Amino acid sequence: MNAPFDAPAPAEAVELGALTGSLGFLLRLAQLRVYDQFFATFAGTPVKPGEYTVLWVIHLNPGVPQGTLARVLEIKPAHMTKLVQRLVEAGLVAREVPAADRRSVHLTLTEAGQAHLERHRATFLSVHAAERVGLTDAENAELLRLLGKLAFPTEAPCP
Amino acid sequence: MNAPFDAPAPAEAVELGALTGSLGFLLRLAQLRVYDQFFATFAGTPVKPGEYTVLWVIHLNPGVPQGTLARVLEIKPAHMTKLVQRLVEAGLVAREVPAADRRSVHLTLTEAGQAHLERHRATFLSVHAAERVGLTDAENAELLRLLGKLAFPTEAPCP
DNA sequence: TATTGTTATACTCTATAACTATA
DNA sequence: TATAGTTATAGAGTATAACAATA
Repeated sequence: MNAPFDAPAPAEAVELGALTGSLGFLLRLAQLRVYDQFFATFAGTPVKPGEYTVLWVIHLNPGVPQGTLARVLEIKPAHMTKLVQRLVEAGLVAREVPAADRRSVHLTLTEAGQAHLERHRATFLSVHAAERVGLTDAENAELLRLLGKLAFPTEAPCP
Repeated sequence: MNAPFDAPAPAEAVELGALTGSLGFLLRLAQLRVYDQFFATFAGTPVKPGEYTVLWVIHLNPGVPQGTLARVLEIKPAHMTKLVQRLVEAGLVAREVPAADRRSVHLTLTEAGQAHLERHRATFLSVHAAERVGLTDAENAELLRLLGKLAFPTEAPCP
């Protein structure tokens, strides 16, 4: 429609058309913004979202098999191997091969891992509040509910 | 591989705690699911979300400067350079250096680019319908509205 | 044979800095 | 000096395939 040839860009008014109604496009932009919030909040610390999430879930499920962790968090096994290796090298996670099934690896937090989790827990939870800037409590709750329906399609605990 | 969504083994009950209320976590899972939908829909075609989005916006804004495109779509300039190079090599996009500012690059679709966009337009729009499986029309509209508030934050800070 | 995890390779996206050529 | 774009490098995340050890 409006094709500026030689005219200087007015104010970067770019037509996006149906893109503004694209769930994938909006999810990407929203996630970029939320990630910016996360990294800004944890600036100066070694905390990264994927790693901290893994520590969080291991804490809540001590001894969880690595493969189960990968499936639940939808992290590919090959990636999970390297992620866990980093956490083990950092002294935060301990691996244990159970006698019952020596193929598997069960994960627990070390004391340093527990301390790391506790040290950043309040900040981690505060990010959830910062992320939703501009949304009312009701809007935030509804957004989480709708995203939950997309993220966990088989679970339907809302009668 | 064949099923649109893989049913998680019901025996793997893993406690996620506050993670289920984490906007970043839910955004990531929702985006993974939407991307799976996209790639399943475009299986067998060369269409990729980032590239098709760029073609889409160039079509709506012929002659758009590459840097403007990068800022609007929140794609880093270094990445945009390589993305556009691929599209130029594929014969879908033409670059033009305007005499008015020979530093900049203005982008337009070639005829092949137009044809490519048209050929996949219906499928691209159909993904938007498929993405929201499980949501009612009202829920989908509300989700898009709330994500839009996150994705396009108004410049009105609330002190 | 199937499963669990590992290694290896490759590709996308991101982050950063240094560089050019313009302005 | 500042801007637009490029090149280069590094890293994270993802997708595959092949593999070893175990079941």
